Amino acid sequence: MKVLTEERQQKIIRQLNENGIVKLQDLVETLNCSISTVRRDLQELEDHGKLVRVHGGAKQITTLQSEPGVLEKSSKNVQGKQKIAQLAVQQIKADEIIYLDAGTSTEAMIPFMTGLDSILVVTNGVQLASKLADINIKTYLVGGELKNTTKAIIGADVVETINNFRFNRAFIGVNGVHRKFGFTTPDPNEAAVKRAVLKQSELSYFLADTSKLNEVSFAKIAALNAGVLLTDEHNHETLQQFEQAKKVMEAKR
Amino acid sequence: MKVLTEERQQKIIRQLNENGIVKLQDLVETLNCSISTVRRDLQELEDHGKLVRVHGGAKQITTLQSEPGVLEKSSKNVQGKQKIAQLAVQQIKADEIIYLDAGTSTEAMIPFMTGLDSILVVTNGVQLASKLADINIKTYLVGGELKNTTKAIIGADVVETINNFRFNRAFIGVNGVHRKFGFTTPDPNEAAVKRAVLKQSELSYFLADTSKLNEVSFAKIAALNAGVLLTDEHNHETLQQFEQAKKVMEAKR
DNA sequence: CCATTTTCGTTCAAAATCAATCAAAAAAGG
DNA sequence: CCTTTTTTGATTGATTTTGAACGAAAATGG
Repeated sequence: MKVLTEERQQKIIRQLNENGIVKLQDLVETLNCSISTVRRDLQELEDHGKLVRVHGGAKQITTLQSEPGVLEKSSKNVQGKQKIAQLAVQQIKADEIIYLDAGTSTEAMIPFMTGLDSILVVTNGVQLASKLADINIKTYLVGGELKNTTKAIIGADVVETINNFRFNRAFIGVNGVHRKFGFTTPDPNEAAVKRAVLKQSELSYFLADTSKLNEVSFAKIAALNAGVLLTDEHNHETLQQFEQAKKVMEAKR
Repeated sequence: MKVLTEERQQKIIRQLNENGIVKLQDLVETLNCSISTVRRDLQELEDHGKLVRVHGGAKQITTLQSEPGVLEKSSKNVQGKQKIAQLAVQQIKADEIIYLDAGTSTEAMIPFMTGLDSILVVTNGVQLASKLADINIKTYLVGGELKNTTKAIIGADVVETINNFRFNRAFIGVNGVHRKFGFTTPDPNEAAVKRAVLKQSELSYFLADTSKLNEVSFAKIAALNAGVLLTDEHNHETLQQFEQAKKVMEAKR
């Protein structure tokens, strides 16, 4: 036997990752073996969930980790979240130290961050830290007690840790944005963490999709002028209202 | 000719690290020995968890998380890991403060920990923290830089944090257990963390399946008498050797 | 719609590889 | 030097892998 089963199958997977799809006949030539053997390899790889067989070849399995597919459909403003995330990542420059708040809005930023070199990201989100490490970004996870519902680390320890840091930019998710009540979130402890971050960051961004606009949650994080609001560009009137409110506040100051 | 055996096996490992896969026939030519000898070497290396044998040769052991389903089949000492994990969890009493080292051995403990009420678990493993939170165990994740290969948090910050804590029991995974060299692990930074934990814990357990026995990795954590060795109960002679070694050490002291 | 072509799944025999065993060679230890 | 243990290479039958053949199923093209 000239080539090992394992070796052939690795080649198939490699070819699949490049093109997304492979033809059976091409594989026969590339791998230098009979069509039966290729068939068997594809079968086996499919059984192991490594690919999906189609007529005449096979295609990549598009699972994108876990099942956000189901989640994406149920939550309606995913597109908005994606746009906001992309917008947010565009703000980041090389060599900067970034804080990423735990939450789905900030988590959406990570796929756009691949290749952003020589930045350091500090976060209190366990999921986020894991994903960041996956795309080879230098990641610092703050320590403390783990909140099991949101997989975020919160508490006094976190505030203390953050007070020892200094960030170039901070990206913070919020549940409510209101002209009068400012930025709000349900959990007071989380609000405290977010406030600590604000204090230590040169520039802060608040991520909120349109569903959060004009909403008020329980715990106040900060007033509107504490940072830049990132949102999808609908509701121009509302945004202008916010801008006006900010100007008024700054005039008062 | 014991030296030659080792030499051959080192060559096999080296060739494996270059190509990711080796063919039996190629090895016969490279190593200038019979096919039977190569077979025996591969068998031995597989028993020690250095590679995975496939038809016609052998492939590198791929740690990349993939599905544990595939891994479970190829790696045979999963049962051992499970037994060790169960044994370890049985040690834990109510109201205790536990440290769980990052790693697969300790991660295996988590499923057995459901229902263990009013304990606090401190860990430097991101995956572990996430799973612990899932089963509603109070979890504290130490902060610091994330190592992207093992998803463990390591470095000076971790040592400093741990020095402020006190544990009732600590469970530590090791890569090598040796009569003379004690407990060892590949990464010196991880070794430093493990040492710090040892210092702060009333009682420490080292988790090692049989494949780790009589092995020596790079960085030393501690001598054999630093804690209790948990392993599956095969290799009685080896275990007795370890016990004897410990007694000798304590006599000397 | 049907006819043609391509691809698929199954079966089978040949070839390659494997695990187990055994005796010779080499090494170790007195 | 001789005995014991370890390592090695060869042999055997069992297992796995491979390529080819053939009817069934699916795509293609009028």
